[in-house]
Amino acid sequence: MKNPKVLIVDDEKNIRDLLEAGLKFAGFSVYSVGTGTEAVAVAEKAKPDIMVLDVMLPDQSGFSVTKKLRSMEIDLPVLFLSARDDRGDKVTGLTVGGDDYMTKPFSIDEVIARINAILRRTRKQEVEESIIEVGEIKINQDAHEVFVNGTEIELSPTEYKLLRFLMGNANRVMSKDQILDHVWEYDFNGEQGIVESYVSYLRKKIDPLSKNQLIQTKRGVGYMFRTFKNEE
Amino acid sequence: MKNPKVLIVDDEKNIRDLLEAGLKFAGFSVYSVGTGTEAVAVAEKAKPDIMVLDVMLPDQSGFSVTKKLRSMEIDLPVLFLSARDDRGDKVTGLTVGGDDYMTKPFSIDEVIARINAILRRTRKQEVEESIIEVGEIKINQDAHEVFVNGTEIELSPTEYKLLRFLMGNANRVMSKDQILDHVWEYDFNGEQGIVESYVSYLRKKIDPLSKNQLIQTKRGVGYMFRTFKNEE
DNA sequence: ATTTTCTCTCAGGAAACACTCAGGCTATCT
DNA sequence: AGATAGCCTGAGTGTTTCCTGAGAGAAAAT
Repeated sequence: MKNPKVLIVDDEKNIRDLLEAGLKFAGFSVYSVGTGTEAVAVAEKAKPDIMVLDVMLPDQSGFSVTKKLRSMEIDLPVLFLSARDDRGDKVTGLTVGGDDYMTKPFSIDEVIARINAILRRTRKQEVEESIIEVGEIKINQDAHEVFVNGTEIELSPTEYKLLRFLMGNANRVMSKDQILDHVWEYDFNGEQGIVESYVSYLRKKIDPLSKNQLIQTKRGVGYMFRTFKNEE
Repeated sequence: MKNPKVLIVDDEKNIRDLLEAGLKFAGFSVYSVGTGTEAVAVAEKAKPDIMVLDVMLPDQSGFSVTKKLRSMEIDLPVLFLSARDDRGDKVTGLTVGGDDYMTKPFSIDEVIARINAILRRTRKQEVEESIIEVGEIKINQDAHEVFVNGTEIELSPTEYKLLRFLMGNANRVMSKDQILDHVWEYDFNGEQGIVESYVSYLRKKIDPLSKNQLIQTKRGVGYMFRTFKNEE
């Protein structure tokens, strides 16, 4: 599958735009609608590979959207989105297939990671490997495990997401703003200093096990995960 | 048998959709209808390997459906579904041969397990092994027995289902939402805390007999049944 | 009918985590 | 060299997450 097609369904335009930009940049073909009715129509016509679906829509619930699609023999996996509060009641039973579920606010890269995980499970096509290996570091995304030269290290969720982002953009400098936008939840309005803190945490766990300074500072620009020659 | 064909017969669309999604993901080819008349028609045409049949249908009882099929020389095993109240009398009389029955509400994974058990009994083809062995733990699904390094442990039904689910997804982190959706009944309306409780129960029974911490917590993500190298 | 098991909720405590801040350090420029 | 801006990191705070024991109510077993 070269460019998986994603259908985004959310009534908040901000979120739609956010997802659309992020997913397009990640190489997906994106369709974006604001109501359940439109979602059904587009799903039928465009045959997306996956749908990102807000469970609370103005015209109908996300659950009824999936029901309609299934009755039309349109079978596509779903990543459900919901506000943090309204879990529980309506939401149960949603992730029975290959589906997944996450709460707002989220971080873009986490959405991308989940989409890839779902596509990996439901299609046999090579979408993206569960294992990311860049230089001395190997990440198993299914198990959420990180190895530096074969030794496992324990990372907190935020440390994990930051490392995954930097590795996914290896040998390319990422500004702190870019990092904030991708790794932190979209409603985060703290300072850039937190990136410095987390880079520091990461280095403290990684550096003792690595031969090189893997996360490099580009003063005034940002950070870069670097690979070195004569490796592997 | 590569993809066993399942015919779902239930008038409640929610339940049909739920089953359809779960069974498709589990690798079955699914046909789904809402009435007994349709059931007979599809069973004749599609030749399913097994039928999941609600005993209370709008047009005719599940009993008359099976009778008709039998008179047509169509012989397929049945997993009956019934509401909690009308158990006993009617239903037990129905289960002949390799049939089985279970009450609503059920958990998806339990339905899948029962279907596999029936297919195992009625066909000689390899459907899915009765014995699941992952690392230090072995489950005999037919006998409902669980062994940790050869020593049997006694688990309650819920503990058993939880362990089976985690082992079936070994080395993959499962979120509490996913666990709730698969292990608990579909109408369960409680909180995630119950997963924590049951993981605690399981550990208390497993850990004393195992060398490793088999059920691992991935804080902020979920739980994972882990296998270790240099095993088996 | 009584006992036992099981399911689920709740709440306290412990640990991990997210984030902020400030003082000190380092690279860069003049 | 000195000044400046940018970066690093330890300390501290408030929050979240997880674990587990206790107990109520329901179901099952005796």
